[in-house]
Amino acid sequence: MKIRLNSQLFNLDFTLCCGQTFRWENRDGWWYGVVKERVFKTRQIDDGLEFENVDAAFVKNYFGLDEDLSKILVEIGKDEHVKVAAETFKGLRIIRQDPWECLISYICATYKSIPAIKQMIFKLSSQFGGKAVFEGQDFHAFPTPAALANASIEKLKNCGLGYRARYVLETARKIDDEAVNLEKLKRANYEEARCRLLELSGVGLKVADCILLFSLDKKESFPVDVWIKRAIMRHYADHFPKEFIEKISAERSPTNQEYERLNLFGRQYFGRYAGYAQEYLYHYERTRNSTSQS
DNA sequence: CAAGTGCCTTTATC
DNA sequence: AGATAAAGGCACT
Repeated sequence: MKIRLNSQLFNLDFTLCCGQTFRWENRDGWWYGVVKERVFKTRQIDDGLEFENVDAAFVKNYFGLDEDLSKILVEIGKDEHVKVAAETFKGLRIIRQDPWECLISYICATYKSIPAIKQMIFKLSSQFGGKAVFEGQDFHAFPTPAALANASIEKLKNCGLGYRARYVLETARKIDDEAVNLEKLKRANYEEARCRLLELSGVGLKVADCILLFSLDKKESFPVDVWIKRAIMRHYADHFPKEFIEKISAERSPTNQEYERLNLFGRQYFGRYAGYAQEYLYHYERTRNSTSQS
């Protein structure tokens, strides 16, 4: 199957390589992914987006193709710097990930590099996820809440989680017990959903903001990681007192109070699509000097 | 090539 | 309350 779209307004490679999602694999020019229980493949050639084993409605929803990107770019285009970043990665969109997979992925992602995160998630899936065969090849679904809730700390640690194993186990149990319903959080507002996520083990402000942005449809969310902190110090320092910038540049990661200040700046300055600005700035800052890292 | 540094931070403990 | 330390291990330099 194939849908036509404006390649200026969607770029599959940027979307899958920018670090928002960890489980897509490129083989022979096709991207293979597993979403919930389903394996599908997709590729983009100019204005055509091809896909197999999934329907067009799903693809449009998953890649956020229903959102008016040109309108978003106008809204977040507050200055030359973000405009250049958005222009550089034209067509990068924020995916609507499965909230459960997103939650566990970002708990695992704390204080890890992207290749390491991919490895953890891959190992978790092959150990605890259901097998799915597609085109004669083995894929694995992301483990269900029950599968991780019943896993042992040791086996989780074997997947490279380290001290995160306990957080994953505790959070998986809460989700499995339905103490928190992730789907319901899609309908809650940003503040409310954020509070609920923060009750989960291993979820701090940054992780919560990532889950809100990438899986709960809160495009106003503005996760602040080391790269965004650097981008703000480099390009938006004049929006803060000098002492504040000096203070955060000395530290390795911001305190909750400092985080909230940076986060609030992002949301107020860029507006309701601050999350899009965040992704462009993040990816631009990360690729600024380096040639490697997928 | 080896060793050091950094990583899409959170939690526990002072 | 607010700062500080501890917590894998992989990948890049």
